[in-house]
Amino acid sequence: MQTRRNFSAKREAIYKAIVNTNIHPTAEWVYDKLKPEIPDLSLGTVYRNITVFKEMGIVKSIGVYNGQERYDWDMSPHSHFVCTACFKITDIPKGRNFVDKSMYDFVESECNSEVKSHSINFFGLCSNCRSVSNLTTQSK
Amino acid sequence: MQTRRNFSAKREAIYKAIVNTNIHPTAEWVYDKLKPEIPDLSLGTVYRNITVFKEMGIVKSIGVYNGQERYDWDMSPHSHFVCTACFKITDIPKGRNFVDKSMYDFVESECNSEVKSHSINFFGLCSNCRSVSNLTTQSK
DNA sequence: CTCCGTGCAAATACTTTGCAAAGCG
DNA sequence: CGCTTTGCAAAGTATTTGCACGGAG
Repeated sequence: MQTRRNFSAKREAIYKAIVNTNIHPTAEWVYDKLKPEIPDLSLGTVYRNITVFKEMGIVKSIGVYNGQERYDWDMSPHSHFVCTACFKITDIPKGRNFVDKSMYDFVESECNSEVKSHSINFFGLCSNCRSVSNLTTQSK
Repeated sequence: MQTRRNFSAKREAIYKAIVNTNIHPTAEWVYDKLKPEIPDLSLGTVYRNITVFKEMGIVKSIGVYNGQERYDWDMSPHSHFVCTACFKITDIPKGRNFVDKSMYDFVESECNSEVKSHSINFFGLCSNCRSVSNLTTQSK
């Protein structure tokens, strides 16, 4: 079976741009990345296609940081580290599973709700920003 | 020692509005809540004071949902349940601690970073929205 | 007199949307 | 054709900011 072409050229380019990075990009980053090679791309199209990807379940939002929504192509459950200075977002290697089904059950019974997913984020300074803040500290 | 008055009347009213609810309000909610009793309150003042509270460390942001930032007066570590339909946010009673110091150490070594905090969120349908979706399902 | 807090309106920043045209099967 | 995708610009929404005024010490 050959590769079926589901996507328009632009839709495909936008999806590939997202999949080929691990920076958890913003819409604007995708636009800036593709604009040189696709001069007639518009930012609205990027937003519209990301919405399509979310509806298809192949891209998800991992939250809004510093005023911009960040997206992730990796739909498997994993945690993120968010630098509160430069807003770089890093995947945390999967290790132990903190949150298992029993926790979903607990939340469901406590909140009388239906839990579908969860997120775990760690916040702090990335290696780069930590260096900068060290320099600042030292120069005092 | 008598109660020292640090806050202006409006600042105090804004802080009290936040502290006296568990809905994790938006700035707009605080504004709408106080406007009837403080007719000359402006939304900018609410935003400016919330910024002050965050800097003081007595209020924190728990993220942006449905386009609006949500705030929490409870600075102790706890998780939240977020309804993805109505965006009601519920505190999850503290139970086991999933994330302990060893996890911070793990993230710090893996990401070469300095971890200062973390957040755990659960997403799904609250009891109310679940009822609505059940009705919808049944009526089909 | 000075500083802090504030209303008001303008400015910003991000995202969404209406519409007509272009693309594609 | 008929449905989808798109550029463009305008609109929408949330938040921040400049400025001048006003109140407290």
